[in-house]
Amino acid sequence: MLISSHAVSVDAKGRVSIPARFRDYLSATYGDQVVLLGKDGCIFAYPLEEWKRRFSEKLSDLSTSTKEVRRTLRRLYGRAESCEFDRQGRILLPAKLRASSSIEKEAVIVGIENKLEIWDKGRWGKEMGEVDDGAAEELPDEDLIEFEF
Amino acid sequence: MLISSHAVSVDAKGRVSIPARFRDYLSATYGDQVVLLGKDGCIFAYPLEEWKRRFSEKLSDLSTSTKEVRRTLRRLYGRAESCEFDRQGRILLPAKLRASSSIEKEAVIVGIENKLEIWDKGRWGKEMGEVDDGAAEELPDEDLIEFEF
DNA sequence: CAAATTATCCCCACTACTCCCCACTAAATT
DNA sequence: AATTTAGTGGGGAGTAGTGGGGATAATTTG
Repeated sequence: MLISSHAVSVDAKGRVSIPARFRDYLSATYGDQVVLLGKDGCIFAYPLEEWKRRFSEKLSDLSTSTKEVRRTLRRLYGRAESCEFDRQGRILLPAKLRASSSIEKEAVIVGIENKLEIWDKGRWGKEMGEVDDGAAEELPDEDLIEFEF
Repeated sequence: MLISSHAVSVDAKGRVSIPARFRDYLSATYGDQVVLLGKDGCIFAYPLEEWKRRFSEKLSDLSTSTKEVRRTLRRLYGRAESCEFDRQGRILLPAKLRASSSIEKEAVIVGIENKLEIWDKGRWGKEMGEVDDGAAEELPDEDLIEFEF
């Protein structure tokens, strides 16, 4: 099970080290492949098997005959990226996702049960902190809804 | 069952000895893994299985299709830390949690049914209603009537 | 199509931290 | 009093996180 948050740095090449505890658990439980998806102003990282469980399997049951379902599928898959750990246990965050989540130098990686979230450090502070300043820093990210994230 | 409180010291590396009675009970009943969570100005320490029972199992029933639920989950998991006893029966308290609970040199470990609470000694004294220094860490005599942490 | 540029990923090196081990002291037990 | 157990402290090996050089692959450009 994944739990807790770690501050990490993002190097000039856009890589982040996945904390060893998370990596060990993911490798042992699922393997080295993960699927990245921009959401909630951060990057979700699902183990490939978890992605399949949550999305592929459920969606394949649905008829693809309606426009609505086809649209949902293409929007979901179109925004996702698949990647692997490198030999140093890092993953390269695609520029698109870094931009959409405002990740530059400092990031926070959060383990939540069976997925990771990768946050810009500043945004993470706001997300965790007092709900005070009402002004939202929301992302272009209406959705797509009603799936188990 | 866990009960009573013990004064312990925090060494330069941020470690605290878990009193033998607590440790023996926890190891035998649950294993050596513990989840730490900053709350109420102290650190809660749940046996991993107890954490799962209280949180993972309940929350996994919830749909995570709403932002609100996802935010609740990440705020809970993001604040937690998982750790184990070392060979000397100690746990390392992460700097973040030490800071948020004001734990520096002297701490008090309290056994409460099936979790521990780790307090800064001064704060513990206040919590017990003995508004200051030295002499005592006395028994709790308040009636506490809150449930389901 | 070739050359130049960029992107990806390997390796190595450095630093800091975690955790093992050992040792000392105090307290409890016999 | 002697023996065991508990709590405390620190040295040091191993590992994790960071950054950068450079080889290869992919893409763009002349």
